[in-house]
Amino acid sequence: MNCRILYKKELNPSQLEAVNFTEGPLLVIAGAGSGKTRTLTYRVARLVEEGVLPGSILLLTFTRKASQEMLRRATQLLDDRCKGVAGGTFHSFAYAILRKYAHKIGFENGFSIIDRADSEDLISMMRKKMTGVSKSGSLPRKQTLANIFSRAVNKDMPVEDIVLNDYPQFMRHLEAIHEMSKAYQRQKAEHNFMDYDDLLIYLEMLLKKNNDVRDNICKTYQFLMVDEYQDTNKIQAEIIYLLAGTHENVMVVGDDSQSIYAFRGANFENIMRFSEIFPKARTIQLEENYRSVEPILKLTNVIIERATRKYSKVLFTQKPGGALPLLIKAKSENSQSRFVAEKIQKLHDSGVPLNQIAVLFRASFHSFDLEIELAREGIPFVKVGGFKFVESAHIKDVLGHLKALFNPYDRISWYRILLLLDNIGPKTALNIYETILAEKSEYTGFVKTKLKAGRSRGLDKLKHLFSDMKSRPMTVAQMGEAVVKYYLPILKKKYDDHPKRTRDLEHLVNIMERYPNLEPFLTDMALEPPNTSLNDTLLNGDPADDRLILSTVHSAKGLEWHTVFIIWALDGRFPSIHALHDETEL
DNA sequence: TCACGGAATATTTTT
DNA sequence: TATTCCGTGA
Repeated sequence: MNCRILYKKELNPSQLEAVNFTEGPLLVIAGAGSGKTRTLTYRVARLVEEGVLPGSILLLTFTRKASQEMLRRATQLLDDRCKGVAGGTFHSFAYAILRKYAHKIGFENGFSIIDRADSEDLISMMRKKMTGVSKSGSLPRKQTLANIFSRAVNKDMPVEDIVLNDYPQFMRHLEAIHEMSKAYQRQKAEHNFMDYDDLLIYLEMLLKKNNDVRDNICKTYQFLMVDEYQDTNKIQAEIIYLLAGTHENVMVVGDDSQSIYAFRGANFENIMRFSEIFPKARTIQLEENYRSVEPILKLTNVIIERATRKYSKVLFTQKPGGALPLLIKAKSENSQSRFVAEKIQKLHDSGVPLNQIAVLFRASFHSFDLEIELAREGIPFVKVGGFKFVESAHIKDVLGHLKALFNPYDRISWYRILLLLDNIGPKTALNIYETILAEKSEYTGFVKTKLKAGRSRGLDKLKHLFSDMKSRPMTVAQMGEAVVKYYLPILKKKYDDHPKRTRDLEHLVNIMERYPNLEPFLTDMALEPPNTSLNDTLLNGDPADDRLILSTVHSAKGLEWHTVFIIWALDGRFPSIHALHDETEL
């Protein structure tokens, strides 16, 4: 075949082997920095170049960014045909399929996705109903409850076991927790809500129960590729197995040494057992590292060598020299912060851009003291891994209005936006919602609700907003503007830092310009929210934005910098106190 | 029933 | 840092 791309020249032998292996099951063990993305990209290009229909290639990743980036590079490599490749996250793929077929598994009226915050709010409502139970100490917080429920799903274990193993301090509430879990499931079913986990659960169910659907999908997607396979959970592995169907053209790429999401159900057994599930599988290892200098690789090899279960691999590099990693002992948290700040200042003075330096830590709050120190020294930084734009309260508030507008029976959103009003607390909010639900006349049910005299000023304004938005056709952005205009006084009262938050809201309205109507906008906000900060900054490579990177180690995976600091390298911090007592955790 | 303020709490993160 | 929770007083 006459290839436009010079695969032999641009890939090393192992990469080339993976790229050329286009039929049948393939497991690629890709060590850190070994050109995993490159391999996947070239393989996509290769398949397309061979004449495979782009639409029959399905590339599943964990973040939407990863898949976009790969398809973008493949397109650059070959041509626009690569744009036709089906790619996305497990969740967005599940959504696409379920939108088409959910009616086959009991969602006759469609469904809407609730994000983590929504699901926590819903759980919180269940929690409030349980207050009678809490005589012996308080129940877990809503966030903890959401964690427990989600973990149970992702690990495919009963809620009881999760509490027993991971949250023994809540054992005395076991019954209440179990009850709340069931209530939460019921609420979701009643409202046709799916949370993130449900997307996967129901996709699996659909594929299992409907052979015709499954056959159809398998016929459509003849070539599967899965990135970061070590971070898949049981459900995802099952989905892959079902999708691989009879053709078994499935390539999974991952690194057992980089499995860091066990806490949310990722099961590195998936990658260890791939060859059992697909006996014909070929295994290829990528061991040449293009990222790090030798002393660093030597250190990591020693660490990896000690793992009891692993694919044996030895990373090597052709980059000679390089300094040894340094271990610095600090007397106190603040002396650590001062040392790091000072070093960074020196590095910067010697010409290293700030955005080529990173400080990594195990948990977000570990950097609090350093942040203060950096601010004092006037070193600009971005922090990655904290809260995201779309999760912040003010954004959720605005979205809540739009959601209630889109779905008048959305209990979570009504509750949220009603609580924003003066003189309306949980009780009144629920009463109003019940009225709306009972009326069954969409938002007119809301307009009819009444409160005691003198208490309804806020409510009247909200009614006015809704009538206004319903009375005339509006673009998504116009609706956004209307809501923001209504919401600004509330924002100012609620937050001291409202100028910053107001800017966020403007940003949100800008995003809305891109959408023709509410539904895709709301779905995207749940499924593919805009990621601010780090990755954007790096990809755009905006040189004006020269800021130090602070990041959790988790958010740093796959990235690289000129110099990296790891703070709090101390038993109890890193590794975390929660891991110290448990060999597997460690 | 609601608002308010102070205390407690928090792994890690994606969807 | 940023929420969430809980007790108190109105």
